[in-house]
Amino acid sequence: MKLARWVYIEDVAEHVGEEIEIKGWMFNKRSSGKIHFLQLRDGTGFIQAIVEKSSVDEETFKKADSLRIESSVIVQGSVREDKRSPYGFEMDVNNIQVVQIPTEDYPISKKEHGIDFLMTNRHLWLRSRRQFHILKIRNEVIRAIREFYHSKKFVLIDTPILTGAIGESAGELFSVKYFDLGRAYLAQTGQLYLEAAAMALGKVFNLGPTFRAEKSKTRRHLTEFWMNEAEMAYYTSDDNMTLQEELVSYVIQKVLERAGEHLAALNRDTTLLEKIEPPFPRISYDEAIKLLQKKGFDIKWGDDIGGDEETGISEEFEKPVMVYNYPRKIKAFYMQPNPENPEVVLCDDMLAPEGYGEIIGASERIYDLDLLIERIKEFNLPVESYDWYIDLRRYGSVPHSGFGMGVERLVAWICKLDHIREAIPFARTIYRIHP
RNA sequence: UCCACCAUAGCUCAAUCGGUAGAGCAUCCGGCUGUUAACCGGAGGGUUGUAGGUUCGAGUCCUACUGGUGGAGCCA
Repeated sequence: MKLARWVYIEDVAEHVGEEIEIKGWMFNKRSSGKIHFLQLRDGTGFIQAIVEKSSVDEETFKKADSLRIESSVIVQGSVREDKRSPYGFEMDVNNIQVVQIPTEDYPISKKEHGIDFLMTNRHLWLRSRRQFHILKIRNEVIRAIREFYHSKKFVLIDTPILTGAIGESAGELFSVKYFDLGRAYLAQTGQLYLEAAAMALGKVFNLGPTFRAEKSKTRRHLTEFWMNEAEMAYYTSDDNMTLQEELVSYVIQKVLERAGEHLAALNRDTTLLEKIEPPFPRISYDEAIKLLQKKGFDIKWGDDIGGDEETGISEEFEKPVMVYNYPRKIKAFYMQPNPENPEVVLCDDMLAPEGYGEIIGASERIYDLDLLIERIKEFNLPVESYDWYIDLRRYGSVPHSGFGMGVERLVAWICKLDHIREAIPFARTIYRIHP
């Protein structure tokens, strides 16, 4: 093959009329005897390449004819604008280099598949158009999260994945053998470590995988998911909520700006997303209970707010809503009591609109040494395994707040997915760890 | 852990009251120079998840098991 410049599909608009080369895969082919329409992708986009019998040599036309779905190919040709193409551009092929032609049928067909089959073939399903767009959006979501913190002068603290002590409560943990030290556990939160780091660096955040061995089987749960946590010294619960709404607004705006074409490809109606900017509505737990009772839910003060109730609250608002100050009995041990009513703690859950439920869990943390120890005992947790965490309250303890945001839940909402397993490249669910 | 549902061709599904297994896509062969999940004609493709039971007869009814899906609880 003669020399031609390698161009990625996303850049073809800058090379109209030029002789270029695309290196990629053929995901579909339509053929009419004397003309082949090769549907190509290269990881950056999609384009149709035309092979006309009258304008290529016989060997090239034969090669095009022999290509099967998911053949890998390098094609040379000239690019032109064409309104008949859904992508706006087409390539007129004059040369084809076959890299590989599969000898077996490609498992993912053009027709519909069941979720079991698709998850079993996740390594191939990733190549599909819809998954391409979702993963591009996830990429922009994570990029925006990092940008947001850096713009606010937060410091990235990578919290450990292998931990000795248990995390926040007696939740189910994955355990692994750890040399002569017994069992280690996969982190279900980095919060305690971020609290330590916040006393050193003021405002800190992490972004990484988190593990929960809970046998949850719902569209909102994974056993391994990505969480972004932040912890800020001297922040009150109100400061905390303000930061959360700024973060979520920033991410949404950046995704609209940089991944609008991918949202469009998913047929995502973005009119509600475009309205996401601070401030978000905030209602107290007390108000939430009254609202739910008025809407006919069988719920009383002191009950936790479940999935249906979350939807009941969030459908009253167009933006995410923050429900704050829950009864202390249904929340974690480390949450700071409300000085005006000690039966309630200073915390908030952010509920995404459109039925997506909780995306952030947040609270102000207890900073008084004696109160923290009292609460650990009250929750029947082993005081000795919280030794270093308690130590933080011995030396220059200050009020501080933080939160955790579920990346897949955020992506699922932004993309309007039915299930968060599509929001992560390789989902881990209770009955699935392969591929 | 609990509740519900599903399992038939490579894939997605159909099969009336229990009566001898069917379609689309995919594959192979042929046709077609503007197809958009291309289309048209032809062909091959089945131990109906596994084990047992009821029945003259089971894809269909019963039991157990296996795998999966959705939900509850818990959470992000």
